[in-house]
Amino acid sequence: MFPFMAQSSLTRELRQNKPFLSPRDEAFVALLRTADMLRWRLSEVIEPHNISIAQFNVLRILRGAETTGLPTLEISARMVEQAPGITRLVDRLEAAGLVRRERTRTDRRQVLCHIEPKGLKLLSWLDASVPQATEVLFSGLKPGDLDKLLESLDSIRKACAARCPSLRKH
Amino acid sequence: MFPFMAQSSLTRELRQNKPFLSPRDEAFVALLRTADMLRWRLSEVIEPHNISIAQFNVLRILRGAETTGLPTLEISARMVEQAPGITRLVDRLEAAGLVRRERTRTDRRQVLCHIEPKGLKLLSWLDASVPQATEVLFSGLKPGDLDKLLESLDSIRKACAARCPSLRKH
DNA sequence: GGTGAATAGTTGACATAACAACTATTCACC
DNA sequence: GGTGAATAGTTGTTATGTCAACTATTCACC
Repeated sequence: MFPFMAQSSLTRELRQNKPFLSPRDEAFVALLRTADMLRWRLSEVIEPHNISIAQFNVLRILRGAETTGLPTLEISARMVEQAPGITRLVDRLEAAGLVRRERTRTDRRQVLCHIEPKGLKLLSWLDASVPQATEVLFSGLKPGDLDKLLESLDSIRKACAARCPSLRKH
Repeated sequence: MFPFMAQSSLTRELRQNKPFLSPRDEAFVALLRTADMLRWRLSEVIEPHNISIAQFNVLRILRGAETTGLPTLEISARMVEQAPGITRLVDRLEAAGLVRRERTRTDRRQVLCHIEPKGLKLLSWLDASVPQATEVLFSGLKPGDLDKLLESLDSIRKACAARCPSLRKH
């Protein structure tokens, strides 16, 4: 459309010789790539502690329900990123002594998962270092930019959910 | 800070009982989650054709260099999302007849990868359906919103690259 | 209160990802 | 022109993810 337009920084980053078909196409790719970089940065901080990002997410979810515990599939529903293999993910956390499981008395199909003291201790280590590593990445954005970003992402997720009946059972 | 503030839609989505620590923290999570949903939507369109998102990305990259071909690690550097196992990823594409490989004469360490007619044909199927499925997800954003979004994501990636020496060899 | 459908989670088989060690080739430079 | 470091990619091993089939329990309702 504007072949004389300056090459976008994303085009340069991915060494593309052709511009994107549309701003929407570019936004799609930019989002995937930015998230991938954030994930990379996050894993640099947490993987030295021998847990994956997904496991970190499970621990945080369980800490949020420390007193009551949560059934396995409820954890799954609360994950930031989908993790279909939730059983084995929790298996590994249990094997590492970070989590404990027990069948409920009221509904004997359910398995309540609880975070263990060892898990809480690990999280307390990460409570300081994770925000320090991640929040600084947003320091180029003014408060208004952040609001606008959150709003745009919200709108995208809404459109996505409307079109992906299979996305969550919720 | 504002405990009386309306619960954010992300907090609701993830069924969190506590608000985010900061808008930056929320933006971090929102980005990961939005990208995950986009990936989900994309895979609904391309996986029925028996290729993964990463393989789709490789095919697109190779189409962009159809006449010359590309060395394996150059593909790796151009991927939207990191894929350390590039060799075996291309192995599978080759086994499926979508890609061809040959050692270069000038530098016999390199392996040039070329897209095959079968790969081009597959992409031409997806050329219509992928944008149709993905671009509509951005229809809630006005042109100005898109520009702002791209700009914010750019700033985040820049900060990320500056702090992740290990991210790319580039 | 008995039967079929739905829910909660596990398991097995298989595919893919991740990490480290390895080969082959080229480059830098003395 | 020979030697050590760097580059390009592969391979082996081990961990993790994926999909479908399976068990146990509960719910809906006649």
